[in-house]
Amino acid sequence: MNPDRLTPTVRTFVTHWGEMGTRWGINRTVAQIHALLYISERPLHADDLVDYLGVARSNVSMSLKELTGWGLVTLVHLPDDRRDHFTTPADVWELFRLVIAERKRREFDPTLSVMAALVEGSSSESPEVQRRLKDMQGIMNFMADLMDQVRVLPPSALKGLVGAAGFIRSLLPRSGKS
Amino acid sequence: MNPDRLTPTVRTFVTHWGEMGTRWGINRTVAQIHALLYISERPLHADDLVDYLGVARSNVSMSLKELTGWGLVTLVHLPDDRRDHFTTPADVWELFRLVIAERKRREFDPTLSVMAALVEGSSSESPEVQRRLKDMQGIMNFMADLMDQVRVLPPSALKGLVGAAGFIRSLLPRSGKS
DNA sequence: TCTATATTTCATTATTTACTGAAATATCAG
DNA sequence: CTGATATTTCAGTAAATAATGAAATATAGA
Repeated sequence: MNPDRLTPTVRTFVTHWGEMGTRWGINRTVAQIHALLYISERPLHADDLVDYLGVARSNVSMSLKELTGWGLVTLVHLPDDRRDHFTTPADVWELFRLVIAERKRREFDPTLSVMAALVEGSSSESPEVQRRLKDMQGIMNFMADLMDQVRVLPPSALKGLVGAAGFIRSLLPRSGKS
Repeated sequence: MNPDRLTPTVRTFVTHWGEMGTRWGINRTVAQIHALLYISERPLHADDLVDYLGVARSNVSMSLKELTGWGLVTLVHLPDDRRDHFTTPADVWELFRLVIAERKRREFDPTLSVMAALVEGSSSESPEVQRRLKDMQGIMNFMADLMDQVRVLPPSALKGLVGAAGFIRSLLPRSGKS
């Protein structure tokens, strides 16, 4: 990363985001580019990113493609500039929604079909093994449903969740003192 | 993997779990071992796992250590057998709780302190950049709170969430028609 | 204690994933 | 159409991660 063109705060933010990304199975450069686009007040073009991050132009190109595939980054054009510029929503809840929707699609949907097929074809397994497969299927369905609900809620609704300490309890069907 | 000693159903389950693990940044062998322990009705020892999965003994040793570190796997001893045996909870909600708690500790807690420091030291940034940093901090705090709430709820309470379609909406402070 | 069995550690090797640089392709202005 | 600029593709290379195997350590019973 070219340290001269970023303030220490932004540099730390971008670097840390890259580290977090790798822990979540997201490529460091991809995560750093997203962090930069998020913190930048104007759209950036590929060479900006090359300059800030010190990675190859081709790497930036592929990473932007990846982010676009996630629906997180959009290509925009600025007046009097041929180059492609890129932005990401400045609303963190919109980003949250997009990430959840895409992870659901990529990571849970495939598992859902595998688990359904396994449960379907497990009649010759012991009752206990059948139960465990069904339980695992159940929790996967639960997660997928949850993610779908996040996906369709407008960001404004999601924002309402913040600060509602202990709100999970309030969701339980019957969570009174009884 | 030694295919002869596992039923097709179990083999598919374990294989798929390994694939999913890699997408989540979890080592394939680690994920497969956990899947096997989950589906097995009795504790297994390291050589069982070597045999089922066809990986090196040392790999199994390290993977079990990793799983133990997550609190997902416990060492047990069986009568008249010197070897260490290993189990994992058969309750998927307990597993869920453990995974959430550990991911929070490893992935969110560090981010929380970084974000706090960034927001703290961002006074020379533009108001908009300061807002974005705060928003990002806010969503990270939200996630961390959520995970903490999951951590302290008993599995029985978590189970109550299943099937409550649209339950997220019910959690919103004011989600009526108004 | 000694021996056999069980387990862990860690340097080396293999595999996977990320990145680069050069060439190919695309696009705009004149 | 032509030349200049912008972008993408992809084969090769580098870096990171995972797995092995041999040696070291631990442990239980004789």
